[in-house]
Amino acid sequence: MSLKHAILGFLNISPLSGYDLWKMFNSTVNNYWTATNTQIYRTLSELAEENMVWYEVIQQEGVPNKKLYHLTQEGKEELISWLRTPLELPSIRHKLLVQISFSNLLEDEEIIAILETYMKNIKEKLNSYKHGNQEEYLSFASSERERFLWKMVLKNGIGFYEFELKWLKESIEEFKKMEKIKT
Amino acid sequence: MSLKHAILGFLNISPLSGYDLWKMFNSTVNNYWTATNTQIYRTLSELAEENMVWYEVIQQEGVPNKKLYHLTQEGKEELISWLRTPLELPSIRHKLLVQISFSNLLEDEEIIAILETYMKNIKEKLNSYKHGNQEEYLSFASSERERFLWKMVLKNGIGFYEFELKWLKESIEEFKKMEKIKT
DNA sequence: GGACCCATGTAAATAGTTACATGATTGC
DNA sequence: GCAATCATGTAACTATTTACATGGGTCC
Repeated sequence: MSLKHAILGFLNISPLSGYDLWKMFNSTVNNYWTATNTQIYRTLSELAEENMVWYEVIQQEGVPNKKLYHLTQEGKEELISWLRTPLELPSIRHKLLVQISFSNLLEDEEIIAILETYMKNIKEKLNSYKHGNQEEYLSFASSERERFLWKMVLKNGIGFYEFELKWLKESIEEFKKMEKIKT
Repeated sequence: MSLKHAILGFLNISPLSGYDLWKMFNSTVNNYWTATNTQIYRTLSELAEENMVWYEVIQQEGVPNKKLYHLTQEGKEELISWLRTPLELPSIRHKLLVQISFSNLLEDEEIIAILETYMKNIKEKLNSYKHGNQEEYLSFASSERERFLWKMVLKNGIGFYEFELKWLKESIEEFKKMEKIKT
């Protein structure tokens, strides 16, 4: 499970509550893994049982109390050993490609509408990426080396969406060209 | 669930057995959704219960009998209505990016080793994509239009891996450059 | 004789989503 | 007065993976 290790990784940088972690997993810049609050709270309980993390309850006024989670030595060792394990290529799950594969059943306009809607979504995502709080996020890096690594991750995110955008643009153009020839 | 719709999509093109579908989902060219045999057989049973598909048992000699699944009218309607629904951007789950984010805990050589191993995997994947049975696959298209759509999907697959490869190359280079400055 | 292909599946575990619940505080 | 933020969680469901089981046929 990568969620476990992602949580251990965040806690290694600083102690956090479940709520903090949830915000992290939902911020644009940490966009390599997503998780719902349900999943995070459950996983934190599991990690606590396995002695990978421990928590202190922070009394707060006005806002609810919170559990601040810390990494244990065991957790840190588990994290490092996972970081060292080489990864297989992940299996791809791309719903849009499934739709396109079988969309010969649809009319031209319908196909174009699907592609354009998707393109709009990607453009928005790219925008929130580029005009988001990248610099702020990078400023939390503890060293030039860490900063470099985080930048590398950001570049992958942006690059991926740019690739998708380019592919969509070209595909739509070609599709429209084909349409014209036909008529 | 997209697996259900992907199966309906395949069955719309031609009747298939669970085993045939399993091979499809694991072939390089149909690389936009993966599924294990377990999942496929269970989903087929569910689809049969929902009257989206029906099957005939084909008696065979030498090899075991098989169930040949066909799409029903209901299944076809469900497929078309799903094809028309616009999709949200999928949530990303990229383990390598998780590792990189936290790999400030590792030594330089370890980081490079992880990146290079991953790069090797991608190169292999790209190779099997490019020298695979693309043309054969495309020849099953029933029309120029369907062929175009399938090509579009293939281009996305290849383009994605090429992007990842480029990103890895640049990252490794830059990382090594940084190493030199430090020493 | 061992590995792999054909063809089906069950059992069990893990991972992830959706909906719901609580309750005070802050801002429009 | 209503929505959003902070903060925690449960229940139920859906999706996915891993391991196991069966049994004949073919290929080296």
